[in-house]
Amino acid sequence: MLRNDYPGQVCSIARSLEIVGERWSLLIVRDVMNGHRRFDQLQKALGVARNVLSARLQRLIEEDILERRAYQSNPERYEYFLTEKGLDLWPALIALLSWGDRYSPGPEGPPMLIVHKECGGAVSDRGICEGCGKVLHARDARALPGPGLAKAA
Amino acid sequence: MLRNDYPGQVCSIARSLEIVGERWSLLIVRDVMNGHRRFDQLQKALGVARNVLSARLQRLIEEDILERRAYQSNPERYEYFLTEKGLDLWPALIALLSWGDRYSPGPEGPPMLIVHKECGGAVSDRGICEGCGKVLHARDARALPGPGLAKAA
DNA sequence: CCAGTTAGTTGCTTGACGCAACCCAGTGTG
DNA sequence: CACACTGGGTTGCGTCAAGCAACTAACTGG
Repeated sequence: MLRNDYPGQVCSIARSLEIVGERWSLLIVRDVMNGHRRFDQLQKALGVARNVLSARLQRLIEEDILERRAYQSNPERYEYFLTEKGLDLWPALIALLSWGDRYSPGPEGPPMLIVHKECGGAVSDRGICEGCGKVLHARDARALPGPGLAKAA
Repeated sequence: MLRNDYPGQVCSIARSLEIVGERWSLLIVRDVMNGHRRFDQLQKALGVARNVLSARLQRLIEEDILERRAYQSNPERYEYFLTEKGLDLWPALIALLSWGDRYSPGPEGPPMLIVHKECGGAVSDRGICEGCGKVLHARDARALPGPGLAKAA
């Protein structure tokens, strides 16, 4: 995948990509947003190599995008949560998701639907509720399986 | 960077990343959006290896994100332009740029400012004009050098 | 006591990327 | 005319990251 630096680039897009542009990073963030919190859960959901997952989680923690909390001791086991900084990646994920839905739709339609928790309205590519018009944030929205997920049923 | 497939992922985010998640791809799109149109221009601006740039441009053309137009013949020379599909990546770029500005600001502030062409208002992380409130698209906005670019002067 | 779960780490192999050199067609310079 | 330069690549080589499988370690359940 990606090396994580773009030397000579003075640009916030490049800086963002240095952090979350590595292969798997954004998908890990997406899955943690959708409630996957544990190592094996993420590994199975993503199909990523375990060493790579381990490296990415460490990097995301270093970058203050994820944090690790023990949910038991002896042996210590951890869960991964998004920080505010991590949650703020939501608009970028929504933009990529909308773009993918628009230009690479599966035959059955989009695999995931994002809806506003409060009013159930669909969420636009800008992360705005098409029902009530509010500008949403990560915690205001929920992902539901869409029609494109039928074959996995 | 990234291999360009995420096997087993049924998700529009993953599908988008298969296309534009490769190292350099989004930065190429960004630069073409900012008016870099020719091979050498892109190569110098990005500092990417020429063979990699060549491969990325081909891939982006295959994916109908860029198109190549001859601007002279004998010898044939080409310029690269964004298609509608490519221009529609703008919200994703803006989201990443805003996130980068918020969390990895340079000491001098953001290196690039995005403004609404029509009214000069700043553009929010959702690609909305903070001056007039309109939901913007790629062609409605312009990038200006920001305070963080001072040292390059 | 053995199998299973969770959360990794280690080692090996493959393949993508970075770098430098080369190629080719035309253009400009002395 | 010779030579260098420009634009747009391609080729070859070395390195580093990713994929895969095996191993470790601490505990749990039967």
